[in-house]
Amino acid sequence: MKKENITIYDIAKEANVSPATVSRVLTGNAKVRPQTMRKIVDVIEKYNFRPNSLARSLLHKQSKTIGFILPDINHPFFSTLVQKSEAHALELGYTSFLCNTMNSSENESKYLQSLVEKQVDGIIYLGGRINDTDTEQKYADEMKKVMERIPVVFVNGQMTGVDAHIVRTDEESGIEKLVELLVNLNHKKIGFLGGIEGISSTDVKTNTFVKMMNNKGLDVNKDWVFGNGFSIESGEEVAAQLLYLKERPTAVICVNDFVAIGVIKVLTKFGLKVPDDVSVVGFDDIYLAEHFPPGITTVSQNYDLLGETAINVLADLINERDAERETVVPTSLILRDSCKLLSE
Amino acid sequence: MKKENITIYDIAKEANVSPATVSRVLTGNAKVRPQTMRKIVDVIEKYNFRPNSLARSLLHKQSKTIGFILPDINHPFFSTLVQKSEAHALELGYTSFLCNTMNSSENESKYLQSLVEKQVDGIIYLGGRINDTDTEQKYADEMKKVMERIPVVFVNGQMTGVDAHIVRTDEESGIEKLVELLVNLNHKKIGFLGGIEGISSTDVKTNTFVKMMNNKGLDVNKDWVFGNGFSIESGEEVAAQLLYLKERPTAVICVNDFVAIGVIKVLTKFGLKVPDDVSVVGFDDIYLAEHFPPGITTVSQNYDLLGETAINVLADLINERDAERETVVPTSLILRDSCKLLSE
DNA sequence: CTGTTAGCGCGTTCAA
DNA sequence: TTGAACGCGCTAACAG
Repeated sequence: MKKENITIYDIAKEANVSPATVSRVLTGNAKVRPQTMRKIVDVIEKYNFRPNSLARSLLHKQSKTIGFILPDINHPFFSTLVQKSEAHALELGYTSFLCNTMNSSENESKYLQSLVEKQVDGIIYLGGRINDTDTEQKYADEMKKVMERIPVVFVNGQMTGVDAHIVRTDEESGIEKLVELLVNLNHKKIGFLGGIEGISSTDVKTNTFVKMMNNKGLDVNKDWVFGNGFSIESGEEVAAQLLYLKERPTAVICVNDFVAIGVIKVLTKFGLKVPDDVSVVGFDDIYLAEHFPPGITTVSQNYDLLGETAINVLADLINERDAERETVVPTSLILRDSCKLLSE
Repeated sequence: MKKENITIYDIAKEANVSPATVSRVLTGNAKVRPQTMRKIVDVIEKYNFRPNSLARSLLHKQSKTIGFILPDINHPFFSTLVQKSEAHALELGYTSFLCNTMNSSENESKYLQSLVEKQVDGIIYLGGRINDTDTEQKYADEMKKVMERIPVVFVNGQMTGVDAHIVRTDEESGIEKLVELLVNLNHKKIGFLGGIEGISSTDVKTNTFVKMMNNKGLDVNKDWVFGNGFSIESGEEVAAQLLYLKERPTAVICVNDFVAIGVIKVLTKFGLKVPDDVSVVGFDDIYLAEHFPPGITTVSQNYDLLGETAINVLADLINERDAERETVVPTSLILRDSCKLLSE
């Protein structure tokens, strides 16, 4: 199994110089006579030599790698966010470890430990435990231990009792915009569908929804506020339940676009037209929202800014610069064709 | 910037043993007296010590990391494949670098070099240059240089003049199944839409399509075989062009599900019903295919098997075991509601 | 401008 | 069963 690696010593010998000089041309940190340089460069190219960054990292105590922890790369929200973030990380010289936990706490711990051992310079936490409204003590403890050594940025999440740097979407104002929109379209009977109680984004959105409805002087019908997940399938289920009700809302806000898609699918299937019979809006603006008929009105997550900011904050922490404790990224309303003016 | 890391020396000192003994309990490679062991374990836990895997890797000449090179994690085909592969890699003890090239050759070279320097044990190439039907010489050379040091597995791709291990979907038989299906449904006027000439999967599919049509004694109308990409938008464009034609096909096979979605969107928009007026089938079976109305009949890529096999082959190469030069993963036809019997 | 040397943290000899 | 010492590949510090 032992591969005979080429090292700077091999290069040095062949070029009749010392290893240090080879190192100098590699890093460019010190002056080398052009003639010597050329000789060395030639040998390097001859052997197609590449410096071992493991050795370098060991010395410098920094690996120029970061880790992304997230539940599922196969979800468009995460894949988009990872794509944007990773691209920016690359610009700053960082290579990214992908840690797909598949919602398993076990995997999450395993990965966390692996990232520590692999000496990543920082961790971007996109989802998992940080999405629980209430954090289990043992997870908080584990997190704190990691954070003693490695800078961590939470994106759209938090942990009770853990004082981490946070970059988050302004979900409150996003929901406010949606309620505002529907109210302006004359809707009074509005529901909120999808999500899971105890997951912070659901709780934040639900609370904001209720608050906004009250502000507008509208009643919240408890029968119209429920959910059991974030997937298309869960959207289908809640919509099916909605159909059983005697009185139905004229408009529903969904916790995310996936749920909205599921809702639209089922409503359509049972002969209710969107937006003619029911208005439906989503959240996230995944690329699908544009394409799924009739085109879903939603709130954009501002993936570029969110990802870039997260990486910038992390880089600041890594380099011991000051960084905002919490950065809130604004959202924008994306108008499409899934809701319409209620006229009667 | 220098973090004072805890090392086995610190642990050794505190436990009154030698570093070597600490190392032994860490690896479990040698017997340690239970009493000594306990003392050491206590100290390790007290300081929450984790061994530095960089140092370990340097010594062992293997990093237990692999790299994934792909064009865009935000495409469901890749995100699904990465998700499955990465999960299996984790089971085998490998952590994954994500290298999202965004179709930039520059990034591709940059990443390739970075992976070499980072001493990854292997590389899974999911897309990029390996998708060109004809390989540019300089890319082939670059690839060969990498492969002298690091095992590489190509998934659904190849490089002219590069003798790599390949794991690929049986695209030929997938297309055959689709043609077969449509012919059985009485369709004779069948088109093939989407893709880009020179990209191998497009070429393979187109060729197979033509061959199958000939086998069935059907003419291929050149006006119905074209494409300009793999995205939903490109599907919209080709469908728009289709509408201009005097004579239109009664069924179209799309290079992938995204294109199929775009095609369905535009046809629907212009009043043609799918499948009543036109039958449309896709390829890949991305999760969306099931949900996009009317539900797209397609060919499943067998993501689990594809990902798992790729990782297994790579692991075999890493451990210098024998591995199949080329593994072909079968597909399966997924029947949904986007095509129907042509009756007249 | 260039060479020598030490040490990053670990695991593996070889002795004891 | 345990310890001492070396080396993985590299760069920084110090000489020259």
